[in-house]
Amino acid sequence: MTKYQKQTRLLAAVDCIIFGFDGHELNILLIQRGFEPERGKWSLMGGFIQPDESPDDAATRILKGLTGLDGVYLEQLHTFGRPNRDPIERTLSITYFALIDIQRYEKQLSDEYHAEWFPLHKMPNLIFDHNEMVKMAREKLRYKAALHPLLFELLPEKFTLPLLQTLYESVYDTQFDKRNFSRKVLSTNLLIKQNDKDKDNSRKGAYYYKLDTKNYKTNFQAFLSIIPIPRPL
Amino acid sequence: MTKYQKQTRLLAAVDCIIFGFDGHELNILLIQRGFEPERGKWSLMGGFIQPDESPDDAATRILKGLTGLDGVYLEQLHTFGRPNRDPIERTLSITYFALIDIQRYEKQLSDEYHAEWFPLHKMPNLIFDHNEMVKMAREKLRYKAALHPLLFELLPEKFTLPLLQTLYESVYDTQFDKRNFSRKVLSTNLLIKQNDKDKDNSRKGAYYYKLDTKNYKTNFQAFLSIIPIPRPL
DNA sequence: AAAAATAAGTGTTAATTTGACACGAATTGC
DNA sequence: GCAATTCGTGTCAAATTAACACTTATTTTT
Repeated sequence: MTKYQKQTRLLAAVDCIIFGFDGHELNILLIQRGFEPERGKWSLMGGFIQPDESPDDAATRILKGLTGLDGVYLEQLHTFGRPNRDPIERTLSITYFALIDIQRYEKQLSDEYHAEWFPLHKMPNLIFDHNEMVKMAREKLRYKAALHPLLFELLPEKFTLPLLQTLYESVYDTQFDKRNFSRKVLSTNLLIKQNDKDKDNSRKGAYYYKLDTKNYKTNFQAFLSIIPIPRPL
Repeated sequence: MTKYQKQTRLLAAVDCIIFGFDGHELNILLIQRGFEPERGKWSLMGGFIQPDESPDDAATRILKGLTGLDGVYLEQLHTFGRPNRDPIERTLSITYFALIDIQRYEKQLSDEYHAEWFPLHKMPNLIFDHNEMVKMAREKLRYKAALHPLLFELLPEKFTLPLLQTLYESVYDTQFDKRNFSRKVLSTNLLIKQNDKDKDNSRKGAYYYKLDTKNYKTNFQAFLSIIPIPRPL
């Protein structure tokens, strides 16, 4: 029943750009390759797509295998397919980027894979075209986070405004005025103030907030700019 | 030298969602399949990736084959890879969306492929998961065009403001106030007013404008929203 | 030749949003 | 109880946005 006889078949892999926030800056989770080619060099976590899997399934499986986490924010980024991007054999790479709460991931799984978190500006060189993938992922993260309340995926359930601001400042490598920042963030009605404070990071303590998950899902697509609200397709 | 012995290899295709603007509404270019499966049904234009081609190369080739056009706006959209999306054999589809000036495409090439332009709201049902692809492409077009001066790719070199407004109204299925629209569009400094008018579409005639291609490339990435201008990565 | 019809082009105002800016409050360590 | 630290908040001026209506140029009709 194979009718497309003459066409070439290719290997297809998934590679994940995994971001985490350590409370100070944005980090990326990399693994040290345990096999040739490029053994010992740093690379993104990836794997081949299995016969019964969609690309999304494969990305979910790979992410779970490395971090132990389910229900992580995961989004297809781009497919890389230069004929010689893998010197062994032509391989398509469908890349995904993931945002995880760094406190939830399971370190022992990462150890199995020789994985390590790197602050983005101290990241080592990666194999193949993985540097390009990371660059694209960072650009997309900046792009989307400017328009959608995405960065909450990097934070624990309860977080403070100063922490949120530090996260934004890290992603955009910029400083914000905290008065304007909190006004803007709170005006979205996405945050619910808690009664308790985080006293670990300052003498005075900063109030915790939680995401209003209902509003979160509704407002995620909130659109900005030129266009009056369009009717759905 | 094939080291990834145990992995499955897959067919990999490119499918193109091709948009054009006929002066009234947004159109999509579809082809009628000349082979089984699904012979006679409507589908996106696509083709298999060849051994020496990147996915971008394949998309460019396929687009040129159907329309005769080079230098078209073409952007990778998403990769679809459900195991059974093609009933004959598992095939990955890397989709691209293209914006073309409908007046420049070469009709005879389209005729070879039994291609036809359809206004989006009169589009027939498509094979496989192509409906889903079109839906995603429309969403992305709306998304990007709200933030970037993208829709000019659909217009001829010289165009009038009323035509531009009709295009936006068609993409967003909404009406705009023409005073606010022209103020906003002109404030970008992307348009250069010409001295001649289009007299075909009204008694009074509307001035032609051209894109300021220098500013166009510079301002394309112009960012909106929450974030003060970040430093480049 | 005057009048009617059509679509283009333009300006004002009020409301909202933004960015710049500084100080008092709470707590801890000395 | 004093000093040091960081949290939390308010004002004002400037810029941006949305709402709104009339005049101009031209062609067609009478």
